[in-house]
Amino acid sequence: MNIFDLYQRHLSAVIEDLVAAGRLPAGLDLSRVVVEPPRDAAMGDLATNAAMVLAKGAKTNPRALAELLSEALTAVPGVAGVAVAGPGFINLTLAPGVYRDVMRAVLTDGKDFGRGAADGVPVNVEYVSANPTGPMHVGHGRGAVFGDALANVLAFAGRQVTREYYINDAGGQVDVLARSAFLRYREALGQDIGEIPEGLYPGDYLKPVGAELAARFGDTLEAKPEAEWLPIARDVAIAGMMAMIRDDLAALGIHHDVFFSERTLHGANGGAIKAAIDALTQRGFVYRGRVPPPKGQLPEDWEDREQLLFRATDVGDDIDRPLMKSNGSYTYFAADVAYLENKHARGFRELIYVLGADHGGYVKRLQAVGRAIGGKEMEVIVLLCQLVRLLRDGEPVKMSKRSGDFVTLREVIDEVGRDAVRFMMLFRKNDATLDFDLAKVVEQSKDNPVFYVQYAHARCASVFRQAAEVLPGASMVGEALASHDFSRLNDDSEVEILRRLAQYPRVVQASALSHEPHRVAFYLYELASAFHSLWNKGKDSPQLRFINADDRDLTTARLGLVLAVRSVLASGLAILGVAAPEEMR
RNA sequence: GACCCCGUAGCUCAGCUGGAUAGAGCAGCAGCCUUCUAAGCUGCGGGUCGCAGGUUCGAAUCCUGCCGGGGUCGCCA
Repeated sequence: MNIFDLYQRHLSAVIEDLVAAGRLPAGLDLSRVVVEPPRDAAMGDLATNAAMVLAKGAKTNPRALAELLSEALTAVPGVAGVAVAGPGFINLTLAPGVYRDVMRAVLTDGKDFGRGAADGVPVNVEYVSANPTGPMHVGHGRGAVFGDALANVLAFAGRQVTREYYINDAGGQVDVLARSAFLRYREALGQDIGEIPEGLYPGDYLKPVGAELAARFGDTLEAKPEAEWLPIARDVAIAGMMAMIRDDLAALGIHHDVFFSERTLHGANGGAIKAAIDALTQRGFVYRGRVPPPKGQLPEDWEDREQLLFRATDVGDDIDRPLMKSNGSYTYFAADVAYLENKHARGFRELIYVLGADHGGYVKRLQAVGRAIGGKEMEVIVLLCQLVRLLRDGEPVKMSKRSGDFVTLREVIDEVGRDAVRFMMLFRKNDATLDFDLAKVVEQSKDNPVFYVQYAHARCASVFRQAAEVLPGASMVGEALASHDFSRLNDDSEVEILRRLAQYPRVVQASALSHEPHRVAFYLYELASAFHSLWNKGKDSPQLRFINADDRDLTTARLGLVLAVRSVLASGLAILGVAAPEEMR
């Protein structure tokens, strides 16, 4: 039950009635009309800009139209008061019964309160896609958590979501990986390999791969020429890296539906890439030509030559993009064209890419490919996650990548836990840089948002543990509590909580629509705050405590409120992928 | 040189796709509490929304141009 949607529909009906009665002209554009929470709760429960937006079309002024609308709105069920304010806002005060209906909806719908109707429209969310050449770092972690929470909120809103990971297992870097692994293989055979040469991956994480190669192949690879051992070392190394990455993702509670290998696009005779380029060629998007050299300092080895290009400038990009390298192999971008074509062929018309901020330059060309392949009905949405600064007590954590000895995502998860990582990654807009303080995120105090929100949930659980002792035999489940009379929940703090609960469906909806899961995190913080506030009031005013042994009726009503809060907190935390603990020990 | 992101209270950040007197948490100040619902409570002060134009009934929000901070930009992946 979304009261904002509900009253928006009521409002539309009121307007239609006025049109039918000839008091408003037909053909008004209602698309900009919104029903939202007023800026100040003292103004009422709902506010609409209808009069201001429609005044011009109705050939009147906002205040006059507001008067007309408000007169009609008084007759709408659940409306207890209507007031015109400011430049033409209409503020609605709702009858208390409406919030009781919201409570009942929360209690009976449980986990499904706020869930959008399944629309069956598929959306592909590609996130993480870290190269299989080493462990993930904290920046990958942000994209991983963001993409996962985004997928969750889209699914909650009713979308049919596919979570996808693109494995960059083709090209030169995996050959480097293979050679690095081969070195570790020789090491595992007992040879002295000395320093890891420049240009190879130095990290210890390849030692297990070397050991595996030694265990499976003994010393048989050593005598072979590189052309023979390299594919073997490569496959074993990639498999090892992906296992490690998937394990780290699992530690964050992240599981993709599809792991898509870039290598499968190359295939025999150019495979899918050739086919995709052929298709683009037929539509006139491919030609042989030259690209201008990059501005600024000209690269040393820049060669101006004719090559195979994608006419990206026809579909919104700044420059045409090369599809083939001088050595005759396809560019990374060419594989991306084929991959996007593959997604299109699987029926997706909405593609979301979650990328790191360092891929900002990639946005336009991806969207260009989308347009070239799918035309206007293809929507390519690229969301960039800005950098993460890792701190400890306010001091930057040193990260030297040179030795391969940088702070990995796994180390951070192991130190502070999955919940802290996930919540803090989501407690910021994706396009703002994020300070992640290893010390602060594990503090058990109200200054730590993770703790603050989880603690609110734990307190709810604690109330029920106590209620079971004080009121043995009392019903504690949603279905039963829902039928109770909630009219005695009228303290300011209680009403504030009811208002917050009523906003949840709207927040989730907006979060999905705007691709901003952080809105859910901030909402939960506010709901937790309202709940803690009421809890604290109970310290000074015993009559406001949830459990009053001598007033069973009031206690039951409050248990309904607490269960509703608990339910919404749990629901929101589930979207974020953060645990909702019973207690905080 | 071009492109992307950011710029809101002393600090860290929200601001619900253009609404009303711009909000929260820290820090600061002033009280209360020292526990009964463990990891305190209540209140107060604090803003030229980077700057300058523009769009309109209305701009922190949209457009243009500057300023400042960060990032990216070759056949790498």
